[in-house]
Amino acid sequence: MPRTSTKGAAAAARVEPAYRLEDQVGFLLRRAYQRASSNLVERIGQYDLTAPQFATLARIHERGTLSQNLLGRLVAMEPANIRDVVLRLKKRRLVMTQRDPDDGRLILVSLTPSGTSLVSELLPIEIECTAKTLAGLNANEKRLLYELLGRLADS
Amino acid sequence: MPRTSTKGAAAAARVEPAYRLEDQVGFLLRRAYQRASSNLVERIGQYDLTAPQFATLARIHERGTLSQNLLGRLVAMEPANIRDVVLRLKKRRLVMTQRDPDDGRLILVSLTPSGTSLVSELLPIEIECTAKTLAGLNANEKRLLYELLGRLADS
DNA sequence: TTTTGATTGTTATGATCATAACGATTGGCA
DNA sequence: TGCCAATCGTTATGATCATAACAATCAAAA
Repeated sequence: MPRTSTKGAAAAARVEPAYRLEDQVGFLLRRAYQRASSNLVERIGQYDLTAPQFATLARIHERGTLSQNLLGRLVAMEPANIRDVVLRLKKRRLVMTQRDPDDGRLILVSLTPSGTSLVSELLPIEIECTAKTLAGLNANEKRLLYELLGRLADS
Repeated sequence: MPRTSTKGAAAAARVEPAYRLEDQVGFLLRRAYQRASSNLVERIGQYDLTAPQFATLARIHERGTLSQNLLGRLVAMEPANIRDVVLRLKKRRLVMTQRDPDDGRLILVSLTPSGTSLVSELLPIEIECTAKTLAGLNANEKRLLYELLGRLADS
């Protein structure tokens, strides 16, 4: 039986800090993300869109044409990763790219008409998915969770 | 300028629910997990161990010999995924496997001596990593975060 | 003007993930 | 005993991830 603190017990005993996988925040975050992600795929999976793909589309929809690199930063993906996502979306004609005439390094990414219409259709659905994922929490708990997660992510 | 509620304004205007990627809990969870994971790799990366690999080792350390399938469930991995992780750990002689003599379907997984010693060495380090990830939160906030994440993951 | 450093994107490698289809084994049940 | 559903593990496919090394482009400084 593990003890984390004792008084007057064997003084020389080295107290191992209790380790439980369930207490590691990374493990909890991975499982919670699994849940959120599967909720989303459950609803928009028929469109063959993954959560990162949808996040990418939503960001372009919000910002308009922008460089692939900036897009990656805005959806928290490394350059190598956002490149692959853009390629897949491009193959499906949801997104199109062009070189920036003013800066030969940049690849400008924008939504195609069908990409725009798909995003518009799915935005409300993702809002519902988020609601479903948070269904067990009241308004105050949701607000707290957002604040705490935000602090973790931005730290 | 988006408005979520108006009074006496154009009554027929359909009010688009405001969508912001930052408000989608899946996006927040992904970013928070990125942070937690990179904190861990920062500390135990020299051992060439990833977060899921370490979770797997820790679970075997806690439970002792167990079947690959059960191990997967206990670390939230699909059978196909835990298989790959076990193969990699096996290749590095941190883990060993044997067929269950009583049930020919099962593959029993256990730690090797060097696996055991590595886990023992790294357990306190992961506890430190979790503390670092949560550094910006006070005790009450930590407790709340755990409870809310747990409810999300188990829902 | 030339050089130097920073930024952008690509390539390569390897690990995580989910899903579906499949064979082998087991255990219960007719 | 013989069948049958459930369980376990594997294979295959495709998408996410991080990291490192690299070329091209740009910008600022010498």
